[in-house]
Amino acid sequence: MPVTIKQIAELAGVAPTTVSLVLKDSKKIGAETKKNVLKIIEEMDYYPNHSGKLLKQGRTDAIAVLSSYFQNIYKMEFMYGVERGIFTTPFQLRQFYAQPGSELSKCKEILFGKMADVVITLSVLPDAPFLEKMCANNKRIVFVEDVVPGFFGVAFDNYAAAYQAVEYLAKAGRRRVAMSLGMKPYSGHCFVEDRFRGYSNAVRDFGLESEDLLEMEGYTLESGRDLCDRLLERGKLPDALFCASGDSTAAGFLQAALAHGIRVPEDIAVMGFDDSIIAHSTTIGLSTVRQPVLEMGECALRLALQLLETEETVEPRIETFKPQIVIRQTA
Amino acid sequence: MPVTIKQIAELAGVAPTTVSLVLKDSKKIGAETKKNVLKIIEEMDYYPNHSGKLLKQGRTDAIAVLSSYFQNIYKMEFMYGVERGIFTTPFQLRQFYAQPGSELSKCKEILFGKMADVVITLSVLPDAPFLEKMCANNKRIVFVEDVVPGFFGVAFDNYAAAYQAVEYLAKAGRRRVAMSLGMKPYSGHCFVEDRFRGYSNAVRDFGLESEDLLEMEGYTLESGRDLCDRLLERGKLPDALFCASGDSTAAGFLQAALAHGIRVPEDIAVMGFDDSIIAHSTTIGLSTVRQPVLEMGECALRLALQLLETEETVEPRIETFKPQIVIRQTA
DNA sequence: TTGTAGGCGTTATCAA
DNA sequence: TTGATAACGCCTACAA
Repeated sequence: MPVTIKQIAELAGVAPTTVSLVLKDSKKIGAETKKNVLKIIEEMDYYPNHSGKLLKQGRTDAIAVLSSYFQNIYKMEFMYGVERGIFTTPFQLRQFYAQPGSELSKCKEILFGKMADVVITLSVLPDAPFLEKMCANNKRIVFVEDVVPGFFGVAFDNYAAAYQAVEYLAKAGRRRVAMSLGMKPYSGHCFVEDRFRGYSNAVRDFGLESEDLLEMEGYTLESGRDLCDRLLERGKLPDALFCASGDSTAAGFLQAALAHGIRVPEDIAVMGFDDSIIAHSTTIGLSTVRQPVLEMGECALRLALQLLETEETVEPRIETFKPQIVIRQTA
Repeated sequence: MPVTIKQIAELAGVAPTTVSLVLKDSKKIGAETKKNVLKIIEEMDYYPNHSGKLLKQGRTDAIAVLSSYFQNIYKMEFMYGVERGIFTTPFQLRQFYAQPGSELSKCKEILFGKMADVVITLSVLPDAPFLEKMCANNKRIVFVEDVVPGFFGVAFDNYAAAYQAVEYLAKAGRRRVAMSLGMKPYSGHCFVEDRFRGYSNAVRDFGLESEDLLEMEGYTLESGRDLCDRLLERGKLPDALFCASGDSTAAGFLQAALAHGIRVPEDIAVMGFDDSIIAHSTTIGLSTVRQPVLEMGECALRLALQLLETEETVEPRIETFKPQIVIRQTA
């Protein structure tokens, strides 16, 4: 049975109010009383009951991150950004997982059920009734990846990323640029579509051969290896591969290519996507297009805190991050 | 202003108690009433206030993971294990960060302040008063890495891991096995000491040259690259490197070695540690000693849940995971 | 400077 | 099968 503020008060021979004030380091309490109370608190290892406090205050002092996928590299780097920013604040970080399809309901549960004061959502596609509901509740949400005009959001310019990657390959003399996308376009998630559009437009603008070279796979090392097999089966290897599905796919392709005696970048240039820890770990330096995920995490937190501090007075805004081509050895 | 149970009750023309019972899907409520109440709940987007509920129940239905370092690969894989297990339960996952040195106080804050029902600690070194305190409070803690007899814990046999790695290298004909440890031995954390002992004993048992070959560095790719430089400066390269400091160090070394024209494994064999995603991503397959971190996360959660379900009736136990040598291309 | 009283939203107990 | 009431631990007026 944990210690309560009442017990502390009793032991210290004061009223609960006094203890409460001591905890807030209020100036209204005499130095002597304060010292005495603090001693008892220390001795008894008293920590205020969080629920009691929150219930009274109507706030949770927590910020939620909600996604419908488990830990992965992207999320890890994003969370790192959030963590780095939050630990100096009085806020707690809470991660929530929602089954794909139930993100919106989970979001409402968190917000209305007072499990957190704001929710940062990763790749969550809202619908109209949901947005309406949120509008009526101070828009306590920061959309990441799939952003919504009129709400706080953190975005990445996926179109430019894909375009610039292909542009770089084209200017380096590559003519047949294959792409792996990880997911069918028109899934609803803007990042898939934007990368696809960026690729297509660049292919068109730079007069490359293409389209039929498009490959679709997952996001894993394994799918990168498969990609190599599939490319080989076709007979004629493209002279470049843009893994819009991420660095892992690229790393997997590299392994398989090496095993098959394909030379990178001589036979085929390879570009990854994200510049994650994976891109740094390949033995042959992986060229890639950088998405500043950690910074995006920091930014999402910043927006969330701002939203809380200023409540409805501040105009929501979307911060869009720009890609950066990183050239190492594979392209 | 979120909807409360009272408002729902009023709208439905029943008492708050009834609504509460409906939410628990109690059998005491008539089908008609239940349907009616549920309709109102749905319409109003009502979600019970978490704090109110918890305050009343004295439980938090949350499990905490506490560590004094930010996201990294190890923690990511561990958390993945925890997440995979928890999402089918009614429990929430809460991650807490504690400044190095304040882990124990944070732990008490979480437990006594009712921010979670159990704490899973990563590499936290408890002291005697703390353990005493915990004993008086149902030992609601699961120690990971640095375990404590008499408490629940998840451990890894670091001694065997290091010993077996060196043993493998010795049996493969290597005579001068260098090791990078990432941290000075005798830091207090058992994993550092155990790996050091495992290495030393294997070196002795297999009659290898050594000791002066020991290198100490951090845990990053960068430190792996530095390692290569330092080894080269010495003139005479060892014929094997055991990166007890993890796969990242090994991956970094591989990059630098390649750049310097050192052949792996011909000139020098390389063994990593963990078999993390990094070990899978190197272009040349990294031989390593596997630590089943994900499984350890699942296990920690299992123990935590058990501890909660059975309260003080179950005897605490420590689950120790065994290493597994994984041979790819570098050794 | 300190104490008293009421209420935050929920659920458990007990009565109807 | 349902409803009234009290209590969880804390904070905040307000009173002393």
